Amino acid sequence: MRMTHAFIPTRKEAPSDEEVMSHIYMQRGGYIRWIASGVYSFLPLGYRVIRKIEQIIREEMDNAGCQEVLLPTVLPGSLWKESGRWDHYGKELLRFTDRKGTEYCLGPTHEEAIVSIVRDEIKSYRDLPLNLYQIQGKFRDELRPRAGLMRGREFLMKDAYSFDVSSESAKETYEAMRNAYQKIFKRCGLSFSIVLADSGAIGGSLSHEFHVLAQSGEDTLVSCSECHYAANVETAEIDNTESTENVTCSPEDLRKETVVSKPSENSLSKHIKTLLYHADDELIAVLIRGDHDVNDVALKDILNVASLSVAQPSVLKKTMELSLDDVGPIGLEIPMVADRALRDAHGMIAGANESNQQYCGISIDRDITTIRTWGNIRCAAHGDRCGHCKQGTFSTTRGIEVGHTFFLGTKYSQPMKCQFLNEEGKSAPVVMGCYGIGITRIAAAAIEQNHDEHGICWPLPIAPYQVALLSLQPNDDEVKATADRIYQDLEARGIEILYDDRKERPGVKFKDADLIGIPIRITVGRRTLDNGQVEFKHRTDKESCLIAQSDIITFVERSLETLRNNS
RNA sequence: CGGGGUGUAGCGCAGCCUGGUAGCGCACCUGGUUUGGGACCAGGGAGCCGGAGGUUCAAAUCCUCUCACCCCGACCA
Repeated sequence: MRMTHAFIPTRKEAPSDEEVMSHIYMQRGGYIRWIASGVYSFLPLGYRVIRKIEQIIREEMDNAGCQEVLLPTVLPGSLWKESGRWDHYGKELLRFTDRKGTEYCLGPTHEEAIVSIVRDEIKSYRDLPLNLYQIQGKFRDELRPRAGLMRGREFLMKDAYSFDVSSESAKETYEAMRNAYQKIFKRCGLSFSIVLADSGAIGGSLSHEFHVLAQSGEDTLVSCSECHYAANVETAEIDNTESTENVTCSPEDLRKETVVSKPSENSLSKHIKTLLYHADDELIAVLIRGDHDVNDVALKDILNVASLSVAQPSVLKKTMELSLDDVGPIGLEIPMVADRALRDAHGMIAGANESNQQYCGISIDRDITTIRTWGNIRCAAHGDRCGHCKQGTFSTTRGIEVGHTFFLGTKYSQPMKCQFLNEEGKSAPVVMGCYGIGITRIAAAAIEQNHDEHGICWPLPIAPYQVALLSLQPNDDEVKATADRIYQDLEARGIEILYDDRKERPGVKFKDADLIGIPIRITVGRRTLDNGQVEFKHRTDKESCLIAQSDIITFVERSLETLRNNS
């Protein structure tokens, strides 16, 4: 593609309030344009990246025995009422009515839609297994879309749904899909990690997340130093059966003090955080060590409640005339749940339920006698003992969730009556799995993982073009002729090439090439052409090297080969 | 939904406090000089100052209401 014919509107500047690098570079590089909150258009460059990712996914899905379908974006409310999710999915489900008053929604996921088709067509165990996938736009009306494509409201997703006769064969399917997913992310050139996960709103009993590793990721993952156990902090099992750290310090007298300063990072572990939650309309207090975070999933399980939400500060002020900072467990007359890490702790500090006062020297057993429940209700953290092997310790990394697999069992097939006749002629619900990949999020995550201060550094397999060719003096006949010839020769070999033949100054072309981030750059300029040479540079190299112009085609082909083999 | 912030030319921003001709940089058009890391000179086009109401002789600027977006948190996967 010649830049003079291409629609690649690059920008020098990015809005000052946007901070995520993938978002900034995709906008500046002419990949995407914002159109509404959490909704983006893909320009030619961006759409090329999307299609590269889609192609890899299609090949691996087809290899794994899946067949591609395309379901509608607009789904009838009746279908969602049947599964029960019309009432339970929440406000992320964008609902509307047509002119006749019939209810519809924009599909945030497609279990209902696929089941409604499959249940009518599957009659016998001979029709199974079946595995269908689609690549389609999804809409989730997020409260706060953010970070560009990382958490948009509309996004492209590959979703697959598998149907098996038994749990055993469904597990095999699940494993095959997990394998296919590994191949996909590997082929995209991404550094990723697979972790055990919570199955959340989709449901089911077994679930894995696939994370692109990047510091800017929203999720925290732990991995064990000894046993290869890896999980999202929300799911990770912590071994604190024989926690001794709290017993080592000796009891002190309980005393009340005026708060002089906010606790420092280091002293957080001596504080007791008291958090107030609404649990099925009952107000409860959750006690947790200052350096720990509450794991809502675990808390919900232990309390055995349907709904759980943090109490708003405004509610607190009205009912108890306290600010959040002053709340503490001593003298608090509501039910309390405490995290195991606080067991037997001495010398702790907590709010005194009075403005600017705190208790020091708290011994949990002696001073707080009203705890209703103890449990593991915190997220795993760096340094925790692994609950899986009970030997190693956890270290944490940040990740961006780009894929999620769920073993669903009969969660949808049962209520939606998706059944088949087995070999004994008896009716049985199919056993399902579902598998998602955020395609647009992969594009963003790839940039989060691969960029520098000048722009994007695409992994070869998903780069919009493989080679950028810069003609520095397009008005110079020899330069132009040489660049034109290289362009034609590379295109003839099926190499995707973006040819900057614009009448711009060299600096502009270098800056744009770095920003756009194509893996290989060839520069044709007067300066080196006198020696019959052109320049070659990988996007991630610091310096370019000189290649005889007669050798450049084979040199590029060999370099592409090397890049392919390394990924 | 709580906290903070922003809406002024295609993009990035100043002006608002203290009301009185709507400005700067980039981009764009014309002409000229340049030509290896976002050139320079001269000229030019481009704006219901987010919207509605109010105060005033006069509002981008002050007041009220409203809409939208961004960031942090909560929520969500």
